[in-house]
Amino acid sequence: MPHPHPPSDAAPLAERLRARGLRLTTQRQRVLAAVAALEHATPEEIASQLREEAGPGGAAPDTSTVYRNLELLERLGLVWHTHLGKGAPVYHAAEHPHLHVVCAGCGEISSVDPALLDGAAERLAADLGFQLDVGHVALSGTCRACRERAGSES
Amino acid sequence: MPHPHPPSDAAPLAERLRARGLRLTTQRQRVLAAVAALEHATPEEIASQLREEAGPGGAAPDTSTVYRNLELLERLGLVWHTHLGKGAPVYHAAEHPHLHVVCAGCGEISSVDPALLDGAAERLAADLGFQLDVGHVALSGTCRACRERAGSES
DNA sequence: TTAACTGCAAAAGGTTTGCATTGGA
DNA sequence: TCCAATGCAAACCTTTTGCAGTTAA
Repeated sequence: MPHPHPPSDAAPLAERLRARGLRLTTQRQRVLAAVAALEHATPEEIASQLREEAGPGGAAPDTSTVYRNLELLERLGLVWHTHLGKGAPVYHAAEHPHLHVVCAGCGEISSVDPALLDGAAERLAADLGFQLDVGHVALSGTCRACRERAGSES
Repeated sequence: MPHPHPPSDAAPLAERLRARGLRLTTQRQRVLAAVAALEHATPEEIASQLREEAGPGGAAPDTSTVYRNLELLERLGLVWHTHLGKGAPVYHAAEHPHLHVVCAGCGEISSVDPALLDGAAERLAADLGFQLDVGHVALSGTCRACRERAGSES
């Protein structure tokens, strides 16, 4: 993951910020880039990744800035977050939406095709008028490895 | 919600505790009863419900006891928790499993038939060997009211 | 220039832990 | 009796907030 913050990501960010009268800062670009690079990262992981990129002596965005910007980027529609387990939420870039599947046993995260929930989404829309937001959904359960492990114990 | 802690709930609890050499305490019975009565309650809500039940002068379980027992009850398979939004997790009784649908706009929680995800569960099992745990799933999106509200603004 | 943004530090919220005491089996 | 469980208080971790200094536009 060598590329710190590809300029290609800056374009839609700059546009959306300008449209709202907000400012393009290096911190915002870096946070967005880190989210895209890390996939499934918690705010803390994002902050520490930025610290690492900055290196000793370099200035990384403050933790509070990371939080504020994650919230902003989400409002701008550039990132999404999901709650996978008990702990912190994880953020991922909004492009190429995918569905998260988490194993409650080992914590492993898989990404699956959002189309998996098309049927359920239709039914919710028809029955409740509820619009399912697939990007925010996390499915939890037990992966094959953990099931086998549990089976051989007890 | 008049019944503080129906004795009917105590039976499976006592059994499962005894099977593991653990003890049946009044605190455990109360926590379990509160989870069942409140539905979708956070640990904090459960603790404060218990304080209310105890009344002034009465002794309610300490917050740490509530946490410890929620964890235990979950290990015993009597309650489940789900993360609905950013805040605290919510607990519900493990009997009559249901699926949570949360509106990201207003926070309203609906319960829907777990069968909604049968198709998705089958596919996950077939493709990944992943066993979907429907009780832990929370679907987020936007309810009809919030969609209409958003549409009439901006 | 000027208001949005950041960094810092302190506060808040939720959860966990250590330890002496209590109480179920 | 004996050890699991509780209560209490302090610690912890993550997230939020107030404010003065900084910086994009």
